[in-house]
Amino acid sequence: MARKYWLFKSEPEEFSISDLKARPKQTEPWDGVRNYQARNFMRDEMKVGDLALFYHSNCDTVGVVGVCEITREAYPDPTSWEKGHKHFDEKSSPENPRWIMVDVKWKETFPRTVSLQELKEHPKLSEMRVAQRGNRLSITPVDKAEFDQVCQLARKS
DNA sequence: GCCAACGTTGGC
DNA sequence: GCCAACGTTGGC
Repeated sequence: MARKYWLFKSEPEEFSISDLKARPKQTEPWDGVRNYQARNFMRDEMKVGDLALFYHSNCDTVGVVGVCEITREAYPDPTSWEKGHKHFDEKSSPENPRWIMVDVKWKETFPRTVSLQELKEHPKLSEMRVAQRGNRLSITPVDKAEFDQVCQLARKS
């Protein structure tokens, strides 16, 4: 089965690609996803070895900043039943977890950010979900061609 | 800080 | 099952 490609959004003030790189083993559980579409992508389609663009939202320079890899497939997100946690959901429990997460490992931080504006203006990238008006999904599938194109743009000086 | 777009909730 | 109200996301 061919590897799949994704885009993961994160607010850098919450969790940035530098934070991921600084983690033990440069790996972190991607917790806090509370959207069914995003959850289902993780649960049904994400496999170890898949690659993802790391996207910074809600910040000065919005755009793709690097690449990470899925290193563990979907398993329950314990923050969902942790009372008082920012992402607590009373309908989730250890016996019946409603929300899940995957582990991601840092792969690369680009020498520059490929900005959202650049994605929107690029003929091969403007169809990406993240470039669509009003898009709010924090995890979206990306075509291999799009993934490769973003990496190429980011690495050229 | 504004506000458009979206997802969820809940009354009916 | 509809849909208005509400809360959140996220670019600007």
